[in-house]
Amino acid sequence: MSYETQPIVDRIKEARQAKSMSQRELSKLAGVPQGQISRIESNAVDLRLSSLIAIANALDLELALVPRKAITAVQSITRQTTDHRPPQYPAIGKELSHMQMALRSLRTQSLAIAQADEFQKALASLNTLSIPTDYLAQIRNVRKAVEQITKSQNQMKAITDATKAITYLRNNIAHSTTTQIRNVPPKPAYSLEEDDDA
Amino acid sequence: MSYETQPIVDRIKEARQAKSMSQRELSKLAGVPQGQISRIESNAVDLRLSSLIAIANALDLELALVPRKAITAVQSITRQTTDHRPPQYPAIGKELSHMQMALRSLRTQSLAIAQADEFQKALASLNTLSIPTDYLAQIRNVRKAVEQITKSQNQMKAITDATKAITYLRNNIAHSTTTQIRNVPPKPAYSLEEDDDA
DNA sequence: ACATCTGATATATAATTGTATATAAAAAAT
DNA sequence: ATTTTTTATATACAATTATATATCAGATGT
Repeated sequence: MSYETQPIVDRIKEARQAKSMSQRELSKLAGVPQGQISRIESNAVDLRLSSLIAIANALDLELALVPRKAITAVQSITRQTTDHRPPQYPAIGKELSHMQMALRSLRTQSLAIAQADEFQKALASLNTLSIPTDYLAQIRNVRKAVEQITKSQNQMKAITDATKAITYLRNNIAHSTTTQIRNVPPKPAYSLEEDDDA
Repeated sequence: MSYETQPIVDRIKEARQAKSMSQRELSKLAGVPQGQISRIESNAVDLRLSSLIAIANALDLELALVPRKAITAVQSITRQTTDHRPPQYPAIGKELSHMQMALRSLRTQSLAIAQADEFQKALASLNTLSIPTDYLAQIRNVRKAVEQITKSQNQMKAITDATKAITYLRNNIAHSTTTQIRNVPPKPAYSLEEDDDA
């Protein structure tokens, strides 16, 4: 739509994808219909301020008016507090995404908030590494375990167990990659899909 | 209108008033009708993103999406780069406002950009002081001179002269107020009008 | 008293939004 | 493998709402 709105709209879309949320999931959190989010992200509409604020807040973002003089400083801070994930093999990336989704749906049900926070930290730590495909099977197992937590009798224990598994994995990977140089995920030179972030 | 939009809308209004712009003046700069600005500032509409961006930019503000973790830091920077004017006697405040208005309208006509910048700096420096009413007459004279610049033959000289006058005034005032303690402008305990900033 | 500038408002038009549904892609199951 | 089910995004249409144009009433200053 309007040329000036593009950067804001793009940042919304990137933020949602960085959290590996679906439009529908964001829709529920923000109270904005999924169809509307679709139109917004494709920049087909000039959305209203209330919608923008609702969506931004659902993504843990705040809308701010920054003096022109201060924008470089603000951008710098924003970059620092935004986590940049390293590239991952697609299969690995999916497993990580699914774990984050499972964690979020857990948060809406379970009361084990502190444990969920711990798990989130462990997962974030794992997310800083480029993970070799060797670990795919192990990660998949952890993911399945995480997705079962909901149905578990003792959710608290199930979460802490998962956290331990993740932490263990992370340490293994970190160690192996520092010892021997691993090849980095493929990173195709071009992609037929729209690319996530430059 | 919507309760969440209020803070943003308020900041827009404050920014406009801080620059002592009229809604019409902002309207021309932003390309948004004055009537619309009126409705926006009274929070009677849920404005569209393109309007918000246009208005913000006209006020030298940038719309930014800030991670929740970073908002305190951003607010801190924003406060630092936003100039807090000291209270002024109403008559003095009006003179200062009129000079800023004159300067802006000058910018749209004259090519003396560097000189205008100099003048703006001098004016900003004067604006940091709480000015005693003793100087009203002098300030008024300068203001009238500034308002005549448009019609002047040699605009460059007229501007630099005005800058000198302002700087001179500023130094006088700064000296007199440090030497002998002056009483600060009235600051009524309550006001029947809406108040500018807390 | 008059001219000018301020912010507010009525109306027509154009656009977003909500509801519901469609299409496409991915996962699961047989 | 192929069919079925689920999930993810896109779109059609009606209702609601913002926006532009024009005009208004009030304040301010000359």
